[in-house]
Amino acid sequence: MTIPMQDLPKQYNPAAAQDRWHKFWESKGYFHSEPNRAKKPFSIAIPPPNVTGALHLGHALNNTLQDILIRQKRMQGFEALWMPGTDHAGIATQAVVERRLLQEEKLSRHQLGREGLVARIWQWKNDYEKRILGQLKEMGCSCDWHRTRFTLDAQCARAVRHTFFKMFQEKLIYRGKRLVNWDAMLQTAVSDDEVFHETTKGHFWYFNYPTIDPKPGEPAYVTVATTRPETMLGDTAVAVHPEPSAALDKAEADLLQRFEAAASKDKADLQKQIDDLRERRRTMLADLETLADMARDGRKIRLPLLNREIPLIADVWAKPELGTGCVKITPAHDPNDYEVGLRQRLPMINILNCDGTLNENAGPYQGLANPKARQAVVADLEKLELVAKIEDREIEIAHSDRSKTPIEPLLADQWFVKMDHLAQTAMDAVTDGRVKIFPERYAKSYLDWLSEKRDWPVSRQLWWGHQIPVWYCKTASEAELQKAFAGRADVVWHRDEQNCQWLICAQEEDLAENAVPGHALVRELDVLDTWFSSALWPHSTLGWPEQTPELAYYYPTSVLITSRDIITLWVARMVLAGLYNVGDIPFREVFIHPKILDGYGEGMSKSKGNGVDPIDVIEKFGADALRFGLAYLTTETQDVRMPVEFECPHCQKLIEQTKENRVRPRVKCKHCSKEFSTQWAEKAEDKALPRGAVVSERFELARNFCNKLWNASRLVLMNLEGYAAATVADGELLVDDRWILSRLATVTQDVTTHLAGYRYSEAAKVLYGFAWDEFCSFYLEMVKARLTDPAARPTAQRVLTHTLDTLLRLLHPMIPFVTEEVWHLLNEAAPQRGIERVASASESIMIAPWPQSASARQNPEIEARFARFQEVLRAIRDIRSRQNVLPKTQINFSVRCDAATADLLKPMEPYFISMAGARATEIGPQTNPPEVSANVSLSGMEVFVDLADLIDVAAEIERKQQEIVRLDGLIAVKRKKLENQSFIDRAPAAVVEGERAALKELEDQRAAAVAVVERMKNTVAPGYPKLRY
RNA sequence: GGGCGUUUAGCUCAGUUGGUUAGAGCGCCUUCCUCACACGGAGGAGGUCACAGGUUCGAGUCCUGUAACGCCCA
Repeated sequence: MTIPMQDLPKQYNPAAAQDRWHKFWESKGYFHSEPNRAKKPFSIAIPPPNVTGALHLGHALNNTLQDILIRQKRMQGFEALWMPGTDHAGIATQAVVERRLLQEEKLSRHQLGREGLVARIWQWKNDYEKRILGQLKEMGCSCDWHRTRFTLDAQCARAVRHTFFKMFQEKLIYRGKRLVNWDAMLQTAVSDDEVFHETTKGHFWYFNYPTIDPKPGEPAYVTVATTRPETMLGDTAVAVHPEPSAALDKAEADLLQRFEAAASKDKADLQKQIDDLRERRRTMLADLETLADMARDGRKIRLPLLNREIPLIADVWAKPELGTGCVKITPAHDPNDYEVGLRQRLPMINILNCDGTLNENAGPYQGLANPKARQAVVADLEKLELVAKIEDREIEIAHSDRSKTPIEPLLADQWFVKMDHLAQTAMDAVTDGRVKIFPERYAKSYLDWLSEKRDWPVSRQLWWGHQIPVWYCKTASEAELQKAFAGRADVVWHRDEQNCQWLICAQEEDLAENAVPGHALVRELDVLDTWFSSALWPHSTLGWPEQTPELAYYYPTSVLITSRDIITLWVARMVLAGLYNVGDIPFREVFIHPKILDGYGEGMSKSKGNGVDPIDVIEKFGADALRFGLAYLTTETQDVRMPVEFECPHCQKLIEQTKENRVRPRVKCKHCSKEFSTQWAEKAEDKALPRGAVVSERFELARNFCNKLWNASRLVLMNLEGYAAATVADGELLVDDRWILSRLATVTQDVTTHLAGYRYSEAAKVLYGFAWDEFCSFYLEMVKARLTDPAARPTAQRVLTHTLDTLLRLLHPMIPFVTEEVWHLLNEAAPQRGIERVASASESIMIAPWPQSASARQNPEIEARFARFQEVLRAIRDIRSRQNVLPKTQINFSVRCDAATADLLKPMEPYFISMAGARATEIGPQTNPPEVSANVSLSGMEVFVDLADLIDVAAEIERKQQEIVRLDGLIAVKRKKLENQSFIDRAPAAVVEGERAALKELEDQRAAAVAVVERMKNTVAPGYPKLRY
């Protein structure tokens, strides 16, 4: 049958196809996968997006790349499972919800209570999970949605409990005091990774601490400097360097060395530093030596305000080249001081409450919070005249990434996972090649990070997460515990000697408060770090700890596709957790893809407001364009810079997105002055405005490509009347058929190997070039004429449908919707296809087999000959264009070439007429140029276009003259190269030969050009000024 | 401070193991709304490959240094 043309719009309509085919695929159950012994498994566990917010283009890229692989592998006959899900993202999600609660309802989490807050977060989670999964579906992601998991659901929770229990039992999990980054607003410790630094204006305060009973010649005060005065309340020592003179020597030597190596512009600055250091030695060294002696003597200092006696100690942390050379030591509130405290066995005094206010250890300052505490301390010290001086200074302040408030370092009880052995197993998996990381260089950051083997702090003082399954009991005896839990393998306990209590861990179920008769059990309130459950993702989603058929079949998963910023936090931990729990790696390969950056080169993030919603792109360009565009941009080395613009919903004009306007809920169009809302609109009045989509012209290439494919398909579909499937014998194939089939075989091979090596961009480019420049620009143009010839039509139709069929299948993983749309149309017009073997097409392209490269069809000779044809065609078109010949005017041309080339070109004569409006008058060695002609010299060929009535002689002569000049330049370079004896001697013979041939070619072209000018000058325009050449 | 990466046309990017006259898309110029496609066709202009050295017969490609930018870790 023929598809009525009016049914096929000239422009592809992505929205309709997306809606239709996603439903179709789901209803057919194509996304679902079950263990199937008859097939090989291919599985991917999705990097679960955080339920914090909606997905941006970075996620779109990540998931597009996964879907491309999954769809391809499915077509290749694998039992392909893509496991979807989302991450509870503990601290991030709780922070978002808490902030929202405070802004909109003026409620703190404490007012709401633990259960209330958690319920609110579940609501949030449900909303955003729905939105996220909806976004993935709109993108066409072929996840097995029935298996969707959430890191906090019952199945994942069970995996967490089992892992924790096993680690606790084996004493890989322990409880200890550590200095943590305390977020006083969220009242939780945050990891180093969740801290960012910001430079702000602050001060450097110099305080005098009185020496106790100074002897003659000894200073009455020790001066220390700090940027955080209130911490002095927790000081437990003042340190001075044990050998100040030697330390100064070393500092000076280092500076001198740098001075020698420095560029001249930096020398002045370094010289100043050296001078300062020498001055310092002159004025301060004696005092520092005295203080070092006093420290060795065990002398003490009186801490002002609290009147506490603290020791003067000798420690290398005190740098004589910096500040006063003495440093106050606050072990409980500074990471470096903490190290000193451990080294010198100093008491560690915590002066902070969880909410950031000072506690009872701060004496009269108890209850104050910063900045009041700071002001009070400074004011009181000033009253005592102990403030030596105050300097202005830029200081780096650590902030919590979540609450954006300053971090207070704080000594707290935390749970840790011992990393030494676990980290080693994860390192081994990569070094011995069981897990391969692409691109390879990322293996280094993985190994570097793991090799530090720092214990992993896993407790978080949050309410949203997996609550740690540990109960404390202070009063029971071990015998009582044994009795209470007799016969239970799912409960273990360890003694916490430091705090005189039992730590009881339960694997399956929560323990009741009265589980030990006569004693109260108190549950640990902390939850686990989000990454603890994420680390289990590849096996917890498959049912572990149960030995499910899924786990046996799909584990280890085939590949993990993720972004480089979580190689350490997530990838490394998944490897060690998989090895620990399952005894096998979680995935065989890891592909690290680029990041999407905005126009300023910054990564996209919710907090910066520069994230682009993939739905915006889908609405404007279509899901296929989004996917193809992203794949096209995914190269190995580079991040993707994506400048974006707002599209005004009123006037459709584009407005540049700036750092300024990208975070606003509403933006005023500078063209029409009307306002529109953005993705940040939350208030009703903002949301009521029409939404201004964020778009990027970088998707136009892909949108245009989809449209091109659509129209090429229309051409095919409109010419299938009378189509009858049948095999095509080699003898029936014309040169254009053999050429396109040869190219198709090569392209099939290339796309397959590129995708196997995660070279998405290469695969996309190969397909783009083939579909556009070869299939559309040449094959379709050539086949048009044959379709009108009843004798040639059947073969043309068969090769055409076969080629389109194969091209669609190759493109399907990248652009699933348009290919499925065309596939169905093609199935109506040509349900059976194939040239070697005729077969019925599958009901969906999703389940059609991936094309096999027909390597026997690859024909370099045909491709080379075809290239000659393309050259001549281009030459004729070039002449037409530069002579401004109207499209409807037919011209005559001739070609002078050897007999072999003539044999090739002669069969193409009809194509010159249809594709260049040019009729061949003569092709061969004996061709004489027409009296008046334009010409193009090609290697071994000369093309003449007879333009007796049309030619602009002056322009042609001018053009040829320029060409001679250009050729002269190239010839000179070549000659020089070939005159170089060492080139002749040392370069490979083939290269030298190539250069000689190239020179000959250039000389021939020059001679031809000279002849043309000569002829035109003499025969056509004798009066034209004498030319120099 | 350490590590990794980037710097090629006005913009965004390719450029495999060093070897003819360095490519693509967008934008720009000329031209054509020809019956698949103006989200299109045909043609064109535009680059001393960040800078300075070095290795080599030959360097965008390899080595050293410098600068700028980005990311990760301290």
